[in-house]
Amino acid sequence: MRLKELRKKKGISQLKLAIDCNMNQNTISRYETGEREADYETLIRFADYFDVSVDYLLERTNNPTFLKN
Amino acid sequence: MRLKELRKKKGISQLKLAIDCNMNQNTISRYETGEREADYETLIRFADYFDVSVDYLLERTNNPTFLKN
DNA sequence: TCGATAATATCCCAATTTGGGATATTTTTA
DNA sequence: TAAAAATATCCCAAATTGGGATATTATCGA
Repeated sequence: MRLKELRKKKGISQLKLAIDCNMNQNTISRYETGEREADYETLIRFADYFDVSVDYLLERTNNPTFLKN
Repeated sequence: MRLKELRKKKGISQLKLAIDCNMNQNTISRYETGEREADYETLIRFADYFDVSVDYLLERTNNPTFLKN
């Protein structure tokens, strides 16, 4: 997940992101290190929060068929 | 997940999809009914298999910022 | 229409994964 | 360089997972 990159770009801490998205800081940390996967609801919440596509969030933008749908 | 719709359009059974994607038929059934969520690896495997974006798979195409990234 | 077969859904369960509180570690700042 | 902020890790109970087995439903040919 491109979570850390997006968060840094936005210039906020894990704690602020956690509060904004209604979850725990350590949970954010785990998503960023790839230790755990967020469920779909959370995934989409992040995409909305950073105003990016889920494909981008999942580092899938280089997929040749990305723009098909 | 738009799994059932994509599978139907392709004209294949849950069993064939399961075999092609190396998993169990009942697992497919659960994803289709929304009872359970596939992990990211599986999600992306489906997207590749059906040649669609993950956003589309997650029924997120109508999101206004979909094409931002 | 009915019986056979294919397709899909559900039950059960052990194993894995989850998130949160607490805390340790690392980084930043004054 | 001490204090504070930021991030990572430990522990654990609870939730979620996938698979085997099987039940239910749909489809089709005789």
